[in-house]
Amino acid sequence: MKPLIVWFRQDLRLADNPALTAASAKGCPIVALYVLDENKDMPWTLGAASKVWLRASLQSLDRSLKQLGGSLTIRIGRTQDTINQLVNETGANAVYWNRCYEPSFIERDAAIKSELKAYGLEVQSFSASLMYEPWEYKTRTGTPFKVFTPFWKSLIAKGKPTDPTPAPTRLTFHPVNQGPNLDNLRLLPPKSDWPKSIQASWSPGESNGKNQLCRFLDQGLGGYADLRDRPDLSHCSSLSPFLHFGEISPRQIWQATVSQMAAFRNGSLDRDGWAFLREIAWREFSYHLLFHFPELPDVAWNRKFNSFGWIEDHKFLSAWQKGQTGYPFIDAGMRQLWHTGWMHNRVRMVAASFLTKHLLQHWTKGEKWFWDTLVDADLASNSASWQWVSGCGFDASPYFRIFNPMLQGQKFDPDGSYVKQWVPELSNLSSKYLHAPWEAPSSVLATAKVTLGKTYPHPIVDHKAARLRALEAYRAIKT
DNA sequence: TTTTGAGTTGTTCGA
DNA sequence: GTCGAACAACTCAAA
Repeated sequence: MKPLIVWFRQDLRLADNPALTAASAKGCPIVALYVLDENKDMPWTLGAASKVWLRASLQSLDRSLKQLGGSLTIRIGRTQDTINQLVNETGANAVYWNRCYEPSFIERDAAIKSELKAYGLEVQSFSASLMYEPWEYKTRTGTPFKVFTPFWKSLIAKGKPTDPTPAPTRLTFHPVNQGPNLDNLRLLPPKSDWPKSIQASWSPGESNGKNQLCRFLDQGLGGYADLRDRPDLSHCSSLSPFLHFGEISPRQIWQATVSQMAAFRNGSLDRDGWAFLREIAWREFSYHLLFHFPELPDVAWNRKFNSFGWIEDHKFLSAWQKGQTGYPFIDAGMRQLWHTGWMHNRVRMVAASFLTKHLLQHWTKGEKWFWDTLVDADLASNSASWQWVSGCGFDASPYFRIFNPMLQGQKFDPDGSYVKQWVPELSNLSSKYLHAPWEAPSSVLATAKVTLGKTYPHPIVDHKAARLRALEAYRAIKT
């Protein structure tokens, strides 16, 4: 029997993996392939933090496959060539994969599909990383959605997503030259300790994703509707990187959450559960937007923003990246990002608003930094969210919605424990002044061993002045 | 086709 | 401290 290639991409799991399930049902020997393609002619190649995550995930997937008697075959190179080569090498007569929705991948995969079919191979692609395909959502007039709430209603109206399928228990593997091992992939930057703190913060892989979901449903979901906004607490699902790499699927999350709500039959948990499912739907919405507006990562949806008064100022950008803006809530977030590859969602919004509005830096600069430093970097969510925050995307977000970093800090990190964790040089400062140290009397600063401009920076911009400047810039492109 | 209601996440000011 | 109004006006989606 000729082998079938199962091409893994952003679906690094065995359960609820339609391509793998279909391959298993066919009963022929498989080659489980992952291709690392760092070709520079593809836009948005993996960021540094994503590579750190990916390395551990590939290792985990390989272990799971070994338990089934096989292993993961990894190849490096231009995707098209690599697959062709493997087809020749193994004599495979079929290739299966689960779909990706990044514009450049759609184009590439379509080309691969037609080329392989022209050679007489059987090629099938499946739906694994969304609850419904982006083209399955339509308004009454047949257009794509541009507003979340109607999109959400349409998702709900479709009823329950398909139940996830279990992992295949039986697979046969076609023997194949395994290619490079993980270390040869160079997924970790040489001579840098930076990945270590990220590695210490996470346990990637399918089984860890499942555990994380269980832990969240058990301990985080209760109170989620209100407490998910608190970076000082642990009510986030922390599933975003698992979702991005497909170590868990939205269908699995949906089903588990609904069962949890049903098991407890309690109105307050229902509210929390639906609030969580809405967040899952936001991811789906971002994919819907990216599919229908493929320029989303690069071009402002609202073309008026082409003439917006962005400022070129590397010092601003660099201070923001390093968490040295002098605004503790922002700095805490940016340092959490650097150290863990992840930032709490509320803080992401405030930090992104600060970069684009207080510092008037182009939204794509923040987008690129997040792309490189987030372990959950996802083209759809990242692009859509930066456009949303900076006001040039979808949603009629009023331009005067400018987050006040002190107020946000007081509201969502009331005793300052989040700031203290990530900005330790302020850890002796009383919570009263923690979100605005420059307002503390000098005696208080002295007691806390804080010297502004020395141990911690002065605010890089004055909030009130920066806010007015941003409002002025937004007003200027209104007409 | 036209009309109508609504749109993730906020802040400031003044009473 | 709390509360409501103002911040503007536009586009989307459905009736």
